[in-house]
Amino acid sequence: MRKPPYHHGNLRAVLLQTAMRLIREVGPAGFTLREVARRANVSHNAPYRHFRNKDQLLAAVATEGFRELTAAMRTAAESQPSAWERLRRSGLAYISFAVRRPEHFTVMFDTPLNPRDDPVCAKAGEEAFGTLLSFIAYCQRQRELPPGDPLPLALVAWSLVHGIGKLANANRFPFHSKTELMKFSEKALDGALGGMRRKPG
Amino acid sequence: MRKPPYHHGNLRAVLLQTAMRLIREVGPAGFTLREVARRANVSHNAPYRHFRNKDQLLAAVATEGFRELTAAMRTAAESQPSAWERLRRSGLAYISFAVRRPEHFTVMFDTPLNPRDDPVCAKAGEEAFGTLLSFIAYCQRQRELPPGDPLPLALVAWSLVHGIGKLANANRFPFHSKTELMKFSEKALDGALGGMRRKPG
DNA sequence: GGTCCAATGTGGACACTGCCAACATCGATT
DNA sequence: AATCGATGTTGGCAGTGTCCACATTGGACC
Repeated sequence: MRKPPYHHGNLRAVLLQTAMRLIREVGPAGFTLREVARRANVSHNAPYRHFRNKDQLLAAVATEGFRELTAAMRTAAESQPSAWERLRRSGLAYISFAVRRPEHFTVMFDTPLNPRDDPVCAKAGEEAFGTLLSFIAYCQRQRELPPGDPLPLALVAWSLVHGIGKLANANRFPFHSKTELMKFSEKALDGALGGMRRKPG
Repeated sequence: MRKPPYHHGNLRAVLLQTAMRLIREVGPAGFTLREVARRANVSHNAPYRHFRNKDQLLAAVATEGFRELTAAMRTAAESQPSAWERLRRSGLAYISFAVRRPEHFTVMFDTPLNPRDDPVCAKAGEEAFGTLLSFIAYCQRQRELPPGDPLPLALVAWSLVHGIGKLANANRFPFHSKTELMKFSEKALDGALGGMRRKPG
């Protein structure tokens, strides 16, 4: 029975893990730096050796979230036949992520991002949007969306799925199951984005 | 020079006003019950005679916000000739409100609503959505949108404007002025909702 | 192999918060 | 005029984020 070493070894990673679990359990409101430290069996000040402050730890959590979101969108889209189907699936994956990890999603988007504070997080966020943008551009190359600058189209698509995710999490929708929500989301994407297919941009 | 009376008179209203101003200044994160009391020249415990706790005060702030939002949408729509134009204007008013009062908007939507906790707030929120719904239904009566249940259409429109508002507030858009944002929003509404015009629902 | 040092841990302190309890004041009802 | 409930006040408690001084250590350097 040896006593635990004074130095942890990979505390930073453990803190991040613990923080993500805690956010999931208690939400951003109940989230506490000291509780993270407690669960990591470490003094209340240890986290400060790895994160400048509470916000920086949350930014790291958000960064991880953006990476997972990007991965989820890519996975959902891959092996889909048509460009259009890839776009649809990635949009649905976005919504699915939002409602499956509501607290994480909140941390990622409900802090006005100052890229100066955490460029890594900003980069991860831009990459998530970038994958959506790439699917839009792919649709254009396949003539499934009108040609031109893909950016505005991507912003519209993003706004739509983001709005659905946020409103669903805020309990603003009349749906009683995730299945219902996803069915609605499909129709929403088809209706809104589909309406812009093959028309002059 | 008379000393201030022991009993304030209309402290509840003053607290609400003060809270709204404070939210505007410091945002939901820095918002503090004690600071509200301080600014109202009242002891740190006085607010508890009028609001059960901090969340209830915030709920009251949110309620007021929903009323303002509803009014803004109605005002923007009125005296517009076509049903379609009314829908457009009310949607733009929603976005405009979101970016003009970002903190207030956050308080309104970024707390998972439990209608049990504050039915008045829930009602005010539903009414805001109800006005959007009514404009959709009006479009349908004027044959500017396909007939059928207006609810899904309204939810799509809501998601879109909500998403735009949220992403704009989170600094996620590449626009450099509110004008640019509103121009984009117009195109977004026309493209997404316009695409669903006059097609089988 | 011994010495230093920067990285990483600890405990203590401070100001601040939300909320609770006990007490003070006062206007309306009797 | 007495009273009583509504509405104020002061004081206290536990918990928080962050700063400071101090402890421990593994590895670089001679």
